[in-house]
Amino acid sequence: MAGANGTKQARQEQRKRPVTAAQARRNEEIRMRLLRAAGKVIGKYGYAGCSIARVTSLARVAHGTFYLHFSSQQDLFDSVLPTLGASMLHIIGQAIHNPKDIMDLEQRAFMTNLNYLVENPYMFRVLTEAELYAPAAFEKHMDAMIAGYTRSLKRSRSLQHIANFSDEELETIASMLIGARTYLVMRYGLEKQAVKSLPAEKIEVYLKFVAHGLTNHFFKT
Amino acid sequence: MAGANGTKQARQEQRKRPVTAAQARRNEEIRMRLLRAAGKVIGKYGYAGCSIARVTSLARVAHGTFYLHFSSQQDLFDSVLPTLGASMLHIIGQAIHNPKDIMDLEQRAFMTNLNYLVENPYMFRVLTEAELYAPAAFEKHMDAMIAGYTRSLKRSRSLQHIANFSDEELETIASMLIGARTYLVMRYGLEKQAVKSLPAEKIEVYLKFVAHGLTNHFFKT
Amino acid sequence: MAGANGTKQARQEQRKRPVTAAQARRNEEIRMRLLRAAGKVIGKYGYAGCSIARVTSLARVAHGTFYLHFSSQQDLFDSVLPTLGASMLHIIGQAIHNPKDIMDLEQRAFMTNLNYLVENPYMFRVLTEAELYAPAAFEKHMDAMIAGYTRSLKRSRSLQHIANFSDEELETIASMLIGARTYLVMRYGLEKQAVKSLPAEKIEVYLKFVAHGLTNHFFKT
Amino acid sequence: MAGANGTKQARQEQRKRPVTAAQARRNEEIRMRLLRAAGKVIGKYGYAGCSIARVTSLARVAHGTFYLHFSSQQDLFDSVLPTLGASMLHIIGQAIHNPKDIMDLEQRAFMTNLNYLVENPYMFRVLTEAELYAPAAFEKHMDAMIAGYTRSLKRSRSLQHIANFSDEELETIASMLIGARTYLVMRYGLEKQAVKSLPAEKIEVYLKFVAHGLTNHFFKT
DNA sequence: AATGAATGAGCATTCATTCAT
DNA sequence: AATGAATGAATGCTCATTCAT
Repeated sequence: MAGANGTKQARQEQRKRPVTAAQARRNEEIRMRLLRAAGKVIGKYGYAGCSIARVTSLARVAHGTFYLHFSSQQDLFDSVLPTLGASMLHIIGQAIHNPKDIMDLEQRAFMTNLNYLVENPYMFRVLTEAELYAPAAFEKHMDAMIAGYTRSLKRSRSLQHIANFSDEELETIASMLIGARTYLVMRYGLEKQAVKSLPAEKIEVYLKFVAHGLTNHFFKT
Repeated sequence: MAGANGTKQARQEQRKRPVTAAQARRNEEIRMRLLRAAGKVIGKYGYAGCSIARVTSLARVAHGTFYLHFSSQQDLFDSVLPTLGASMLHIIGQAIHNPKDIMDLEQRAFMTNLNYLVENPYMFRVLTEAELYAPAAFEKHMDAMIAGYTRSLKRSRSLQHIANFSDEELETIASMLIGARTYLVMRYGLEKQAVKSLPAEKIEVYLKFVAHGLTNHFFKT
Repeated sequence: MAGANGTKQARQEQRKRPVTAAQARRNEEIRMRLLRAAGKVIGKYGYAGCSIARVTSLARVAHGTFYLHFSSQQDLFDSVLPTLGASMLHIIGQAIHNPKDIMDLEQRAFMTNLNYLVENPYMFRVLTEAELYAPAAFEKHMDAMIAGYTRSLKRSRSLQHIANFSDEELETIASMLIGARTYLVMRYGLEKQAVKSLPAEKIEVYLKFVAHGLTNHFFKT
Repeated sequence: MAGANGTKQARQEQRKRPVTAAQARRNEEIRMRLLRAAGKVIGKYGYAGCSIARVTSLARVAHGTFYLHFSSQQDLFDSVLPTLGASMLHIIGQAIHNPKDIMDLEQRAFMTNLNYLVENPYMFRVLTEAELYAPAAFEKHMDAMIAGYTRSLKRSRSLQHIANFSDEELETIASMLIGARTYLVMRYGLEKQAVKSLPAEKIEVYLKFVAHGLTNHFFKT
């Protein structure tokens, strides 16, 4: 750190109250421009290559302007995933209303998620690297994602679509399934760090496995 | 300094073979000290924070010594996972000889893997971040891991322990299961970036799910 | 740091135009301060000893500031001679207008050149080492110098002041004379790498030789 | 400097007296191998790129062995030119015995020098850069060269081949002519830092100019 | 004597952050 | 509020020199 004076806090406080509504709107717009630019830069160069200079250049604002909207690079990193991730969760949430049964739910959730990642190719990297560069945001995002997933599973359970698992067990399963899907994408769906969709047969295997597991005793009936 | 013409390589080119066995041993020892130090540093600060200065300082050698054993930082990054990962794979491979059945295999593999990560707490981060900082090594490691896993699954299939999946499907499932386990560890087994083991009930849920999947039709029989 | 992907250029790319004239002036001033400092450092330590740290320290700017004005050390090296050399050529060009005859021209050109080198004692080294450290700039400078010299010689030839040499021969002679003068300075005019002027009798010998050459057949008339 | 103990001198002394004649011969041979290797390296990379590693590698001795034969890199630099330059001077000296007249002398000296540089392509760079990297050796070499040249000129003068110049004037002229020739080579005879000979017409112009100078009064007779 | 491993000071370059305008 | 110039700590890498074997 360069200057040792404690004026940083003071400055941040100052800008909390824009004087007019127009100013507030402009503030919000620039902040979003910076966040979206950061998303793109992370998608291309990773968090490690997400320098302030690159972000401000892409967002078409001056280098110094950045610090009027974020207190530090870390502050930006901590803000990117919540902002960009919320819309992803929202879209997935919409897509899984009123499923026919559990497998219909699984398929729609997976496909929607996948499509979103294909259409927002930086998102996968923003998400996976966040574990490292914005751990708090990552955990929060995972919490939200798992919570939503768990809710869906509970609903399916109440409709008798799935076997008896306790609430806590369902949460555990949600984590596993998110991990399984992430690794499928990572292994079969990436091209140059960007998601390129996934071969249909991988999705079928996923669904088949999720439905029945590995063991074959049910074949014996 | 710049020098009028390229000055690189002169030293690397001529790296001579050590004359005595003692020297060769010492060479190897320092190389391993550097690799282990790098593992620890990555575990604590990530690849991005794995500066040569940190590694050499931890390994108790001079900064310049590093370049007698690695040609560059990337060379180190590319070497860490193969070196440290090979022993992990070896240990897991040993642990899964002659399983009673598929669930026995799964449990032993998972537990052994988990124990290894607990005992080498930096390994998890070395592995997950490698995707980004040492992609070739990561892919090779994943290939090896998935190949081994797939072999085990095939053996189980031939013993009638698991449902009929094609060879390629088994590979896909191996990827999924590794992902599922990784995310379980990430969510329930980490403390301050280091693996701290995993509650027993998580493992049970994992096994239960792997055995039967989600749907409950088999309960109806 | 290494970063997963190339991180260069981000800053250089976006170097914006200064907004006010005052800023532009300050920019230019610092650039010149750096160039002049570089000239002095090269004069004292040679290009090989012309580290960015030395230059910025002498120019009283921060180390990092250097890269706001030059893209690299080589960029600086390539800029020093053109900047400092242009003024030298300009001054010599001025000094040789309307000479009485060829020997008057020679004398004035030599003396002016010499005085410039005395007053800018680092210039000699900047020039001679450029052949090695900034070859393109050196060649361009030599081209300009030889071209100007050749022009003067042609003018003298058209005024019947000198013997019949072809255009190409005059260019060759220009090269020779620049070499002869450089070596005179190097041998009789240097003190601690800086030009300290030249004893008058050396200049007389130079002129006498240039006028008549070595052979004495003209004494026989 | 690293260690502050004053043992360097002691060590150097020690090796001054090899015990047997065979040892002395071997010492001398390795020293020459190092010097010749240094010449080649300088020819290719310049003094600045002449690292100890490169020299010892080319000379096929261990890195540390270097310091048994030279006290430092500077010591090597100071030794290269005297060693390699002496043979050049010797050969030129041989070539100019009993010239017909001054122009015959000039031509033979120039051609011999040129041929030597073509056949030992590293020599030119060793020589020109020495001014910078081994100033004492450079000055000594120039002294020797100029002295020899001056002696020749005096002999020509005594044979009435050249105009009346004083001894000191002849030395000055020797300097000039060496400079003129060097610049001719530099401009018209280099390819990739190595001397490739010189077009014949350049040599003719040189000789014509050396004979008569620039002015044309002798045409008027 | 000969070897080559070890040392650490030095270098060019990058970039988060601050600050004058 | 907005700008972009300025700062300086940190990084990867090189290499002359020393030293244990």
